[in-house]
Amino acid sequence: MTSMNSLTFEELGSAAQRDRRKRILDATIALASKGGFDAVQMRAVAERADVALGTLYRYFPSKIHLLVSALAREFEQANISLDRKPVPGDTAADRVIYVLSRNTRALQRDPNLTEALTRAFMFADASVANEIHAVGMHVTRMLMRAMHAQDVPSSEIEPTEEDIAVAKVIGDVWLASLVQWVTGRASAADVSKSIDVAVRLLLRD
Amino acid sequence: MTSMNSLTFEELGSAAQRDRRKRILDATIALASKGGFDAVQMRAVAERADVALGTLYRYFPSKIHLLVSALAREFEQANISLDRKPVPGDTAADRVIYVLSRNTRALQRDPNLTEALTRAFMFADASVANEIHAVGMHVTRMLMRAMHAQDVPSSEIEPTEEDIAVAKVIGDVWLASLVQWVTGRASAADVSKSIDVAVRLLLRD
DNA sequence: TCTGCGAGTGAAACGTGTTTCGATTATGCC
DNA sequence: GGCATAATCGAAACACGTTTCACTCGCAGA
Repeated sequence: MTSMNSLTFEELGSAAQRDRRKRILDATIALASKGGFDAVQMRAVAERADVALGTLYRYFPSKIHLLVSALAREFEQANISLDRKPVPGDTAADRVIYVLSRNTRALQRDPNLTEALTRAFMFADASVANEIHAVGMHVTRMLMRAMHAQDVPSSEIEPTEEDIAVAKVIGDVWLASLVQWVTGRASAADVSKSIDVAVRLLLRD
Repeated sequence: MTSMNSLTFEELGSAAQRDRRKRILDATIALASKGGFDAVQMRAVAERADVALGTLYRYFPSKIHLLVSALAREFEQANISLDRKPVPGDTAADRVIYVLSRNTRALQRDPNLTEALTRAFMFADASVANEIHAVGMHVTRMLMRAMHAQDVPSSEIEPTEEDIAVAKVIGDVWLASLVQWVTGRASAADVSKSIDVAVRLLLRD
């Protein structure tokens, strides 16, 4: 529709285009992982992805769109890997904490990447609504999966209003503590603790 | 100490310098109020404050430092105005909600300004730690004041570990919902509701 | 096969945050 | 008052996100 949205994998016609998109996101992740937000320079991404600068901007209309799209892809992959086996834990709270802890540890293993993606997400304005929404969907889906019994196929879950509200708040708390961890205002332990507190308050059975 | 911190009001020697600092922050607020984050352009701030660009950078080492310092001053003023009379409300939760609602309404009255200050706060990295800490102190102090009985002079409040933790979480939730409001992902009503839920969960008597 | 067109290219240009530096002015000290 | 030092000024330069544009290329349809 408008030229203001990132091109998604689905709406890309040819295999060559999908490959370009993949190369761009790969380059983004690689540069972010090496030097954080500042190291993701549009010229560098274009060069590394072997694509002209103008093309990069055709696929992703800004650096923020690019990074938030990269974040969405990361969460998508995390979801896929999570789908492979049931989430361990006896209660919804246990399972949610398991899933969030697992993801938090993964993020903390690559601080530069996490810094880049988190700051982009926080800095995004209304023009990035679609990409942000995609990220939110992945997080919500992940939490839904954890909140429900392990044996329900994820395609059959139909979350209640309440479920979604709770997932939203938990996602907010998770993100807020990640932001603080990224900026050195909170330790890894603080992040775990925030999540623990929030989940137990919101998901008491 | 390092050249990487904003010059605070206190460490400025002469009246002329304090006046320059004030002019700079005034110009920042005015421009932000008119056009949001993007309208706060360093050259424009310098010109409006009648100060050279280099001087502006001597007082505030980056646009983010500048905006977060402006945010700190706003909260400081809110605190002062709040100190003038006791906070109404019978329970801690009521008083906290009163204070936050009052501030939220004030912020929502000037969306551009709020957008500028909020986004700067969220985008800030570790180098802005001092300024961010100042903001946190003001918010914490405001909440402390509300959580304790109305007649205790604020200078005599000595908050417990627990109090501080709770205030921190409430502050996080408040900020997170403001961010979403600023980016159009949540309505004013959503903001009120988030605060309401968080406060009642965390401050049940 | 030819042709027209949209995608991609390469390079330059622009805007704004940030840095730099020599000249000028203010300030504190004798 | 005269001087040393620091603060401020003015203006240019630099860095990186973003835009623009003339050009090329590959391919779908005639």
